[in-house]
Amino acid sequence: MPAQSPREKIIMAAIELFWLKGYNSTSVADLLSRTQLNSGSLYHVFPSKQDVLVGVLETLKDNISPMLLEPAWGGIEDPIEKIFALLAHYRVGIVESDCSYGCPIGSLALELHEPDPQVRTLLAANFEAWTNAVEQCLRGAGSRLPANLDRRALAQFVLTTMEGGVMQARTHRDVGYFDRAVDQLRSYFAFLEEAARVGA
Amino acid sequence: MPAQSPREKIIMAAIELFWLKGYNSTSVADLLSRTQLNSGSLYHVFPSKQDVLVGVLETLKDNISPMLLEPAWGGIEDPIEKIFALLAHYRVGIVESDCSYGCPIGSLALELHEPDPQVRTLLAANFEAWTNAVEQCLRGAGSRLPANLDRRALAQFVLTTMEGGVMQARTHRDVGYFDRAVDQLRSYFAFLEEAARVGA
DNA sequence: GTCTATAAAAGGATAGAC
DNA sequence: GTCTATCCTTTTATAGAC
Repeated sequence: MPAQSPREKIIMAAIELFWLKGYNSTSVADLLSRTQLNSGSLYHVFPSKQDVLVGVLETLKDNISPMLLEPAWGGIEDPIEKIFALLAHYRVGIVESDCSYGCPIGSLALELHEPDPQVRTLLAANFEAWTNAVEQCLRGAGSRLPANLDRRALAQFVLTTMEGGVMQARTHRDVGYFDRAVDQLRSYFAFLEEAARVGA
Repeated sequence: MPAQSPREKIIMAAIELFWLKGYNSTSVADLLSRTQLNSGSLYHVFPSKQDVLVGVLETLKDNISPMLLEPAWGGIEDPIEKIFALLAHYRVGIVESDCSYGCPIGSLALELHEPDPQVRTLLAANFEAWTNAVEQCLRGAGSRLPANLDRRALAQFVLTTMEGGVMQARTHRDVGYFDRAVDQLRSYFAFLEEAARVGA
């Protein structure tokens, strides 16, 4: 295993700290103390703190499969169950953090009110990558869902459910709010599958 | 009309600035310049910046009817249409801000990662007040919805949809993401209403 | 209750030696 | 590429006169 470069160390530390504390509440000093680097090393690689954020968002976007999808989907083949397994994966994160932490992208998206275009675009690209993965599952479900269903819109709605459910679970410090959101989505899927059966 | 007290001026300015810029990005100096007050006046009323936040959250919670529900519901009687009118009200805010600003409570809920218990409780109470209003609409819909439907869980799901849709619309700077989320919720409601008809 | 001035600390970023 | 020291700005909050 090769030694981690300063760049990798900083990105990994920033992914965790931005997730735990948010962007504004994570100081450069926090990143330095976590990585045991000096400010010269950080600023040699990243001209500004915002460049660290850009690196984080690029890393998350480019590694959504190994960092999120593969761990969530281990062994699961059914395309619709993969969607709910992804949601269950977020549930584990909620519970393990005592309902304190949610989706790293969603938190950043609402924390940064007037992000630079580059940052905003990367946030959107992360949502896009997530939605694309779910959309592929929905397409994989074939005739189990109505033929005229807008599968891209439904994929976005899965993300909507996840983000809205995480937000309420965090705020109430009660994973039940996330569970009930997922339950409602399950119920909607059941209607859609029933409609596909009857319509076929 | 009586002159606005310093306290009222600060709360109103803070509601707007926290919505526009967020809590951390709004400085006490911002509040002073917006209200034309001096720091002595602010700190005489609010011992700390966080106390301003508490005042804001209490004001929003205690005035949800005049500040949100009544403007959204003007003239609408149908309980289910009231729910979608509430969502349409948020849509106006999204469009008028060029997809920059969303729900003030949701933004604060995700910006503040480790809020004081008092603040977190007030955020949750705001969600609760919102959900209660929607739940009353769902109860008002009576037999148009299935008798065994968990109306509280569905009310929470309406909030889930709103918050998740707002987040994506803001991030993509495209209200279409909000619209498609609402469309999916409409579709779910259509299934529920159909199930109530058939089951009756 | 309100005014001005300022303290005290934190945070992002840079300089220049090595 | 990395080290230490430090500059500069912003920000929360306070002091003490009026």
